[in-house]
Amino acid sequence: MLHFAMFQPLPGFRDFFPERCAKRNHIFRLWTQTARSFNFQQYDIPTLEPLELFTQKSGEEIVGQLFNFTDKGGREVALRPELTPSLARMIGSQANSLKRPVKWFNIAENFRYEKQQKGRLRSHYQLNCDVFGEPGVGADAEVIATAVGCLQVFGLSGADFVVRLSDRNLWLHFLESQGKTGDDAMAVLGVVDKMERLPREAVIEKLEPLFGNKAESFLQQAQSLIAIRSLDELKQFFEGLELATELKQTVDERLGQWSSLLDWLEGLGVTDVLRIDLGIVRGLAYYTGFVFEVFEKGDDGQLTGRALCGGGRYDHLVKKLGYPDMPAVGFGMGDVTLTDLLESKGLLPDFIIAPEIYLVVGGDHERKIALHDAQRLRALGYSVEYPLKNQSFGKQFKLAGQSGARFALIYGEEEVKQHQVKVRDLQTGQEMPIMSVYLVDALGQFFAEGIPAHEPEGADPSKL
RNA sequence: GUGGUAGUAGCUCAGUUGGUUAGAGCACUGGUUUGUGGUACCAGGGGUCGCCGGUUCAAGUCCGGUUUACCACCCCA
Repeated sequence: MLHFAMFQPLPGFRDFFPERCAKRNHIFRLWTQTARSFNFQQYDIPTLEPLELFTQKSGEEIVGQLFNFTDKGGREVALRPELTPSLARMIGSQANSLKRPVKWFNIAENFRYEKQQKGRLRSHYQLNCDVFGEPGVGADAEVIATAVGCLQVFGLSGADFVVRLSDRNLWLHFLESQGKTGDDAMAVLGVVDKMERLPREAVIEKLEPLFGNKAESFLQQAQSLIAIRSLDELKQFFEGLELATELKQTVDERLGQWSSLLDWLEGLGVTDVLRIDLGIVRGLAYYTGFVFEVFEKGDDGQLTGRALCGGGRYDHLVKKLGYPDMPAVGFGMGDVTLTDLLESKGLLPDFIIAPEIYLVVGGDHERKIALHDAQRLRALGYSVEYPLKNQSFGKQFKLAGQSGARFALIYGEEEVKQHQVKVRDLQTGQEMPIMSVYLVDALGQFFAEGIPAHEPEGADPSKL
């Protein structure tokens, strides 16, 4: 039985045909360009890692979501589901010698063994930008501005997305004022993270084990905190709480950092896409301070449930993995949801994949000359194409036109005999014979200005 | 992992109450007598109708299972 024709990519994996690959590379190119404009430096990590690297950070539960296996040497290994642990390893291993701040970025494929659905595949590419070694808000601002830049570079604007900025520290301070610390506080944050998606009764149900009969009143307070959209309101909210002196001082300091962060962000010009929104806490346990997520806006201006990007501060992760203390803040942005959004907005053009020059060749003798020129032009960086078998002139012109090339170079018997090449502009139909020795110079000029209506001096064979 | 919907050519789809060798458009290949192109015309290749089983004289069509995709949960980055 022939089953070859039935081969498909594995569930959640994608083939990239040239058109799609061109779009993907366009996204990678603009991400890279933006990250470099902020002077992030590119690094890379292995695709396959020891399983333990991931279980140490996230616990054994994560194994159910990994592509993992035992290799031929008996090692337990896994395809990376994310790059943060590998990155932390790289940073940590040289923590004391890296010049700070360390600003690194990476674009890489990540894998998760999960059932796929819209916007979430088993393999996706992710841009990650991280700043290490700077505990101050300048680093948070840098990361947020980079994330925003990585969306704006595609033509997206505040009409298309919103950065929701939150702060786990402030949440923890608030929870401390409500008598919740440690594991209890983390459990509450876990509920807050899901609050948006759950009906009110379900939220109450989850809060009751923690707050008993005060669950209702806590929820009301939490909701008023989440509804806050300005720093002044935030200050008022905390002034309204009965805080112990020490805690009040901590909160005041934190609000001062908020003020400072917003100043940085204003300077960076990203406040118009920013929204203070304590409804975001990010599920991952390792986040420690400011956190943010970028959400897509629907046509009605309301947020959709689709996050384009998420990030925040994770000051203790490097140390937790056994390396020196190293403050960190970063974000990740996936290609799947971004591609969906850009296509829905018409911001991902079809890329024309074409040669620049197409050779039209007479016979075997002419082909030798033509191929020689093709190699010269390729060495100069031109993309050059020609038929790989004998074809009639008519057919070759057809192919030249279909190829999308700007110019055809015609190597007929007459031209070659006179050491000439006829250059044809495939857009205008304008043609001009050029002496072979001047071909490169002439093409350089033609690509810039087109073929002139009259022959330029020096290109006229009669003057040789 | 749990449900809902769907699967006919590379793509978009048509296919009557089950009834001869399953069609169209686009795409692809060749040609319209080898020096001027994207159009037009002619011809061609390509499908065991997702897969397996069942009902029937007869299944693309009806039934069951399975697989894949999409959507919603669960969970998470």
